[in-house]
Parts: sequence; C-alpha cells; structure tokens
Amino acid sequence: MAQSDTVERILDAAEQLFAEKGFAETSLRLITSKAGVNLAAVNYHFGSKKALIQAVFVRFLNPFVNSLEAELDRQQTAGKADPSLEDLLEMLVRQALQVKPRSGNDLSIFMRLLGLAFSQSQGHLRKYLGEVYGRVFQRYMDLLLKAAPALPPSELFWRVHFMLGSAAFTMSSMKALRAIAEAEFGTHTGVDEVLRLMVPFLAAGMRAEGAMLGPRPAESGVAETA
Amino acid sequence: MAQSDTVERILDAAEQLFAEKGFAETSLRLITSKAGVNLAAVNYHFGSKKALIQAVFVRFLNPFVNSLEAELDRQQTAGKADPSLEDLLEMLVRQALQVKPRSGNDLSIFMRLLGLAFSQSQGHLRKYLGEVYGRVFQRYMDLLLKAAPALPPSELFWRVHFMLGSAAFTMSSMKALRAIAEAEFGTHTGVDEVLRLMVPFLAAGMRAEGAMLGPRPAESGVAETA
DNA sequence: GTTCGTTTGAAACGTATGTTTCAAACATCT
DNA sequence: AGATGTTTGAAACATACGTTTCAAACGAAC
Repeated sequence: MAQSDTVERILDAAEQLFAEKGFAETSLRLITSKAGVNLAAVNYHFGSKKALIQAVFVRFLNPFVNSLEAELDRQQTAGKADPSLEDLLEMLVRQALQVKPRSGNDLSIFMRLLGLAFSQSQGHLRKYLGEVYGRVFQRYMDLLLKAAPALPPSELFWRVHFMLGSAAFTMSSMKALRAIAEAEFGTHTGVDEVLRLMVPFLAAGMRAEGAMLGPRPAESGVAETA
Repeated sequence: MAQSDTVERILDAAEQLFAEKGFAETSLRLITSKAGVNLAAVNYHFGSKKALIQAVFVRFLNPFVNSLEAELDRQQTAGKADPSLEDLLEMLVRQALQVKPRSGNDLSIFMRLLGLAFSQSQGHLRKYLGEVYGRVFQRYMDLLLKAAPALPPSELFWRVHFMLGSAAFTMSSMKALRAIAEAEFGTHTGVDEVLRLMVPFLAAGMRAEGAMLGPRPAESGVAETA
C-alpha cells in the first residue's frame, strides 16, 4: 500500500497513553513500542512530539467541534429563542456523547484528554487550540453570556471559569472517580450520566445571586477586602 | 549555627518554582541554584525530590489545616447549629486568607500549589496528603454533607467533586486568569475576592435540584429543571 | 527490471535529569 | 586544641529522553 497505517497506529497509541499518563510522562519510546512502529517514525511523520500532541487533539476534536458548530447553525437558522443555560450545557454533552468511538477509544479517553488540555496545557497546545477552534468557542461563549443572568461582566468571567474548572477536573479524573463511586455506592454511573449530573450543578452556579456589589456595575472602589 | 538555613532556603525556592512551573518541570538544579545551595543538599536533607515536594506541602499546609481544625473545634464546642454551605465555604476562604505570608510568598502561591496538588498529583503526593490530613478532611466533609440538600449519596459525591474541580482549577490558574480579567475589565480583582466569588457559585450548585431521581431519565429526552 | 522517491529499522547523538560519591570545611563538645 | 559528627562542594554516575543519521527495504512509475 502507498500509505501504510503507521500514522494511525501512532495516533491511536499516543491518544491512549496520553490519556492514561499525561503528556510529559509519556515517552516517544513508549508510544512507538505500543504502536509497534519504529521510534523514528514519530519524528518522520509528525516532526516532533509537540506536533504529535497537536495531531492527537485535532483528530478527536475536529468531529466534536464541527458537530457543535452544525448544531449552533441549526439552532440559529431555526430562529428559535436563545437557548437557556441548560440547553447550552446539554448541547455540549450531546456532542460529546455523539463522537463515534474509535478502536478501544471509549468516552473516558475523550474526556480525559479534554481535561488534560486545560490542566497540563504546555502553552503550545493552548495556543494552537485557540487558533484552530477559537471562533466556534467564541460563538458558544456569546450564547452562554446571553443566557446568563445580568451580573457584572467580571463576575460572569469568573463564573465561566468556575464552570470550566468543574468540567476539566471532573473529566480528567473521571475514570478514578467513577471507580471510587462504584466501590462506595455500588451504583454503576456511566460517563454520560456524570456529564448530565454536571448540567444542573453548573447552571445553578451560574444563576446564583451575585456576590460582587449590588445591581450597579463595578466602578467606584470595591471595598470588600477583609 | 548548628542548623544552617539551607533547608529553609531550599523550601522557599522549591515552593516558588513549583508554583510557577509545576513539579516535573522544575529540576533540582534550578531549585538549588535559585536557593544558592549545592545540588547535593536536596538529597542530603530531604532524601529525594519526592520527599522535597511533600515537605513543601507539609510546611504550608500544616498551619492551614491546624487553623481549620481549631475553627471546627470552636464551632462544635460553641454548640451552635450546624453551619450552612456558605458558612463552611467561607470558613475555608477565611483560613486560606489567614495563612501568614512568608518571604515573597503571597496568597497566589498557596493557591497554585493547592491546585497543583490535585491536578498534577503524582500519586505519592495524593496518598501522602491523604494520610496526613485525611482525618480533618473527613470531618469537614461530614459537615458539608449535613449542610447539603437531601439527594442520593452518589449525586452528592459527584457534586462535591464538581466543587473541588472548580476550586482546584481556579486556584491553579488564578494568576493567569486574574491578569486576563484585569486586562479585559480594568477591575483589579484580589485573590481574596475571587475566593469569595466562588462561595455563592458553589453553594448554589450544591443546592441545585437533583438530576438523579425524580422523573426517570435514561432516554434521549432530558428532563429540564423547571 | 531498473529507477526514484518514500518509508522503515537500528544505532547513535546530545542533553537533561535525579542521585551518589567522597574529600574538604565546618560546628560542636570534651 | 583536638576529636567527632554534620554539612557542604565539585564531580561523576546512571539513566532517560527527544532527535538525528543513514543504510536498507519498499512501492510505484517508467
């Protein structure tokens, strides 16, 4: 064959190992030996380890983001009312669950990688993902801010990142937490269920009464300091 | 003097560098050169890099946890009613703000280290911190569960970790986020203010209507929170 | 069947890391 | 002051990593 499957084998192995151990802790030798290819193949096909990491993310993020954008288009052209917070969060959950699993690639790998992208971001990844997906992200964020209660912009800013933190942390620890939950309560909780549990929690947090100062936007001195 | 300040110098440098770059990305050579001590001093005084990391955490976590436990004692012997979610979260904020800053050690370093303990936990750290501080943590958790609404235990389990995620992520990215917020909104938001902003967000999330029982979900349709 | 661009394989390179070694310097106690 | 136990300093060690090299193997075109 003209194009062997070496590239795919590397991506599969890297995806799985990154999700298990993180980026820095996964060596190229481990990846290539798991993939059954030569060590030099990574640098030959991808150029560097950083480029490999980016390639892994593009491969699994592209379908997700495209699907999300399609749903945003649908929602917009349908001329419906602006979606609620719950609608928007559910939308993300739905897209995530819809991503078709590849070989041995279950949802938790997707989740874990997504979490790692934020917590272990080496800078280059964050920058790269921002360049590639920033537009769709911004579009989603605008809807989110429209659905959020009227609060000082800076308070909304922080609340969005509180949400992001919940999601990133939960996703990157989901596998371990699910094991604990199962041992402790006997109830088998699927990844999809955990994602749905987050929706009311996050939406309620966003809707909480503001803590900054009254109804007015922040201008005069913020005399909250203790 | 019988005991030179080498140990403290190492701890100071390590604390600051870990907070800046994470554990794996901070080499012993960087630490020792910043501390102005010999490279071998780390292994001589601490035994290994892992032990150094633990020592850094013990030094800054001990006052915090002791102070928290004292407040729990006070609260309990005072015979007051069980504290609310907001009370409990405010309690943590208060302890964090109360930790006296050391040389050049401001609150954001404390926050960032705390966040790293969860997101970059190398296993050994998590285990060690669990052994040392597990008892107080459990005690606090019991109060938290008492203050939380009546929900299936597994749903509460997940919500607690959603909270934890918010906190850990926010704390570990606080410095960068504060810079963004300041550039975007012009409002200078102190670390203490950010912590206090989290309180209503997290409390409201914990109090959100349960998503588990109630109308049987399981199908594609989603029961929206009315 | 020969040729030529692409891909693979095995080995080496250069660098960085945590750790160990051991003699010199130091502080403390008799 | 001298002996003794502790701490430091400079160097080396062992290992792991990402990357490079280059000859061999391969596939498609002529």
